[in-house]
Order: sequence, then C-alpha cells, then structure tokens
Amino acid sequence: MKFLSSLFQESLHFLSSLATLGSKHLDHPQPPGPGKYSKLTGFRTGDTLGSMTQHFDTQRTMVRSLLQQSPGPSRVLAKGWIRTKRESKDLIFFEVNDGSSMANIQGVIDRSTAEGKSAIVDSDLHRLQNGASVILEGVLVASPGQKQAVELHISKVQVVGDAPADTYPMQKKRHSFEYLREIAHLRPRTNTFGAITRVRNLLAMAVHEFFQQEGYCWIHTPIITASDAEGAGEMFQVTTLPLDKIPKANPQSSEQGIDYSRDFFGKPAFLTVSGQLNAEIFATALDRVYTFGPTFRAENSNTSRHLAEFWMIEPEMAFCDIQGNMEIAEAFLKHLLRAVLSKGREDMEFFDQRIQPGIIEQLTQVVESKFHRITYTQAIQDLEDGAKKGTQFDYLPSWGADLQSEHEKFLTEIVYKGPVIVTDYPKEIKAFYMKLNDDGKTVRGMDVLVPRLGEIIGGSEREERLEVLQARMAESGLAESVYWWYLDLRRFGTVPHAGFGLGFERLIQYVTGMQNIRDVIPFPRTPKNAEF
RNA sequence: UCCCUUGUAGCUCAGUCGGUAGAGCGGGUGGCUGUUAACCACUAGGUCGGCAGUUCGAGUCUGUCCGGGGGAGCCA
Repeated sequence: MKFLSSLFQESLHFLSSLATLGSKHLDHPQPPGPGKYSKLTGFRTGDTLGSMTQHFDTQRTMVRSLLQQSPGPSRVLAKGWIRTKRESKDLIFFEVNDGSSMANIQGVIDRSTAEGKSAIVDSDLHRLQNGASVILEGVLVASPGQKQAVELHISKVQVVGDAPADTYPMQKKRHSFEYLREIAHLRPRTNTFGAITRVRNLLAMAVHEFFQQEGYCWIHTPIITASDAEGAGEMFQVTTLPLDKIPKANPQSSEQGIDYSRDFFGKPAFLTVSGQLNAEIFATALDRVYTFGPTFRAENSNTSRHLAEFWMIEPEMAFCDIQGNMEIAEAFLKHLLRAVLSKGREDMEFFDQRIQPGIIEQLTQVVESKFHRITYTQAIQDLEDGAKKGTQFDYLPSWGADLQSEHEKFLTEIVYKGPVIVTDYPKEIKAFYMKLNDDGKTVRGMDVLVPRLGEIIGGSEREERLEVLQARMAESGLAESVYWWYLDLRRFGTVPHAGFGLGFERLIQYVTGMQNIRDVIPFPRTPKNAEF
C-alpha cells in the first residue's frame, strides 16, 4: 500500500513536471535529511505534510514541513502570507506563514548579491508588506540567528496579492481580542486564532476518534424541530409566514392567534436546542450513539460563556446508568485532553506562554487524576462549611437552590482543586426527563464542573419508567401529545439509559485558556451580533 | 434582562480644577551588512461614539441613545 501510494505520488510529480519542463530550474542531487525530492522538477517537497499537497500543487512545501527539514542545496517552493518584515540596507528579512504551523519560515533576501538583486525588482520591493500573499523560491539553509534553525535564502519572490499598509487593518503588533472580533474575517491570520483553529480541528477529530473506538454511531439529528427539548429556554422560530401579514387563525376575531396550518411545516417550528431526545430514539435501537452538530439558543445571554449558535456533543447510551455515564464522561474528557496535549503541542505551548500560564501542567494533572464525585447534598454541605469558615458568598448555599457560579468556582478551585462531578440534584431544579431517585426528591442528573469555567458537561440517567415520566411531564406542564414518540420509547422495549451534553466551545475554552467564548468559534453569534 | 465599567489618531492608551489634544506602537520618507517586539532620524495623521442641554467656553459637567468589556441570571 505504501509502495502504491508513493508510486502514485511519483506519477503526480511527473505530470506536474510536464508543465514546468523547459524552465530554468536545474536538477540537484538528493539532499540530506527528510523531504521528498523530485529529479524532474528540481524541487524538494514536504515530508510529513507532503501528501497534503499532492493533489494539485506537487512542488510546494508547507511551512510546517520546511521547518522540520534539514538544510540542503535543492530549491524549495513555499506559499503564504507575510507576517512581519525587517530590513536594513541590503538585507530584507520577512516571515511567512501558511497556517500549517504556529511558526513562520524566515525568508532572507540579500540585495548585495546577484541572486538577491534578481529575486524581486526594485519597484516591487515596497509590496513585501505585512499581510501580502507571496510565492517564494529559495534554498533552505541553517540560520545564523537564534530564533530559528533554518531559513529560506530567496532566489525569487512573487507578490500574489498586496496588503497596503495604510489600509490593512492588521498590524504586526499585538491586537486586543475585542478589536479582532470586529475584523473576524482577518483574525484567522493571527497566531492566536491560527492556534485556536488548529486545536478546534484537533479536538473535533478526537471527539469522533473516542466514540468510534468505543463503538458509537454518529447520529445526524435534525436542526429544525417542532418540539422544545427541555420545556424551557428561548428558541429561534423558523417560519415561512410573511411577518408583515401573519395569517390569523380566526380572521373574524381580533385574537392574535396565528394560523400555523399555513406555515411550512403546518405547525410551529424552531431551531434545535438539543439533539438529546432524537439521540434517545437511536440509543434505544443502536445502543451507543452520539450527536455532534450546531445548537441554537435565543436566550438574551451576554456572557463570556454563551453563544446563540454553538456546537454540542451529546452521547446517549442504552443499558447505562448514572455511574456508567460518569465513567464515560470522565474517560471522554481525558481522551480529548490527551489528544490535544500530544498532537497539539506547539499550539498548546503558545497558550501556555501567552494566554493561560501553567495550562499544560494543569491539563496534564487532570488527565492523571480521578475526578471527584459528590452528590448535590454533599456540595451544599461543603459550601456551608466554607461559609462557616469565613468564605463570603453573594448567594448563601441552601438545599433546594441551584448552585451559583461562585459556588461552582469554590468547589472546583478551593475545595477539590480539579474537576468535580455533582450528582443527585433536587428534582425541582432539573429537567423532566431525568430519572427520579427512590427518595422521590432527587433526580439522577450530573454536572461536570471544571476550574475557571464551571459547568462543562450536563447530563443524566433518563427516566425510563412510563408512569413516572408521565407524572414528571405533568408536573412540568408539558403536553403528552407533543412528546408521544418520546413516551413510546418507554412503552415499547424501554431500557435504562443515560447521556450527557458537552459544549464544544466551552471545551475549547477550557483547553486553550481563552477567556471569551466568542474567540474560540470562527464566527460568533450573540445577541445583536451576526456579522460575517 | 439587571448591575458595574468603558468609548479620544489605524491600534493600545494618557488628558489634572471646564480654557479648542498628547504618548507608545503602526504608517510614510531617509539611514543602517544578520534582523527577529530590529534600531536611529524626520514626518503625516483627530467632527474626542451620536444627539440634546448647562456654560462666555465642554474631551472634561448633566440627560438620553448606540457600541465594547466585566459580572449576574439562563445554560452547554
């Protein structure tokens, strides 16, 4: 297989070289160190990332690959955007980034040499600006500078797209995240957002990796729904009715009732706030399933932890109780942390240095330690003990009230100094579908709380007993007619099952140390903000 | 939605007691033989978020609206 794929690559090299035959580039001997080499084109290409260019751009080497190569006499081709430039009389240093790594490749043009003079015409020198896109040809050499092992001695540089310095909004200096949010179409070109984007991608793949290894099926739950999944929370309505002329149910009356029979779905429809109920359907057939997709909440939330559109991961397991649920949640989180610590090292070191000092060690500790597991009643006890010892709370802890943000912080940062799973909450403060305990007062819900952030996972064992579920729905004022299919799961072959939801952006916040959730999603949607 | 805070040059900010505006960075020009937050010199750049008011006079005081940030609630 390996042999076949290298044959395939060679043939692509050959095809592409036809286009450049007759060009001035000369063949070079096989260079030392890693890196594939083509006798036909004269270009040395990438090693670890070489295959990612094979389909259309066989000569180019990605920056990440260049930085891993040893110096050699053969010519290389790189493409990207200029991040910074420094120049003296004859020497021009500029750094180019193509998103493949945090680090840039430094290009050097020496105008005192013939090669340097011909690298770029004088009239184009000023076009080598921060932000401009360029194509570079040169030779990889050992760098005399301290900050990089290798650099590119440029024999030719072509400016593909200019970025006029007087109008380009990004400067080669640190910008505030608030400012970058206003230019979200350009912020991926910064170190921080490049790193976030790569970590986000890595985590998404790690999510699938974990569940696929464990035998879960990925279920594509609907984005449009006609049921309100939790009986609470504002939803975005989806309609094709003309908003300036809404058809009334009874044209003769002055009532505001709307004739939804004339709407697209024949009844009110919304953007989903959770795929859980749909996931339960598939869990009671395929046993282990998960969802991973966008979720929408129309709440007027203006905090650093809330988005109107975010991505959520919701596993759902049949024949699983709250104990199993906790085991999976903990193993899942640890898998994600391990993945980012091992595969995202370069980016994590950036976050450790610039965003959240000590985060690598903190996450490493979480991977190695057992999550604390306490009941809600124990949590209240801990908080009351803390209050007795002098901790000032804005909200006094009391059994029956929900845990406040300050309480979650106290538990994770002061008492347990790490992730804490809190279970068995009073039924009044949790959703109708959570399984009622034998005490009749608490439900088998669980929240995973982490330092800095608070709740990152919310889940529960589900109520699988038809009568109990019906009673809970009645208490919550939910109509059985809307949830008939959900109740059917309890009527036919019901089974204990459990699941949880992980906010993907909150995970990224936790892992990177980024303080505002708007900075870990490419295009944040929040109240009064849907630009880009 | 509520509480606090903030809005001044392209960016980050200073601006005292009410007297018509300043720095650093970025930009431009020139200089510099290896820079890497490059350095040195010169230089351009402002309807002080909008509207209304108090005052001889408002960046500064008052009201109001809009935007940003932090916190709370809702949650993931």
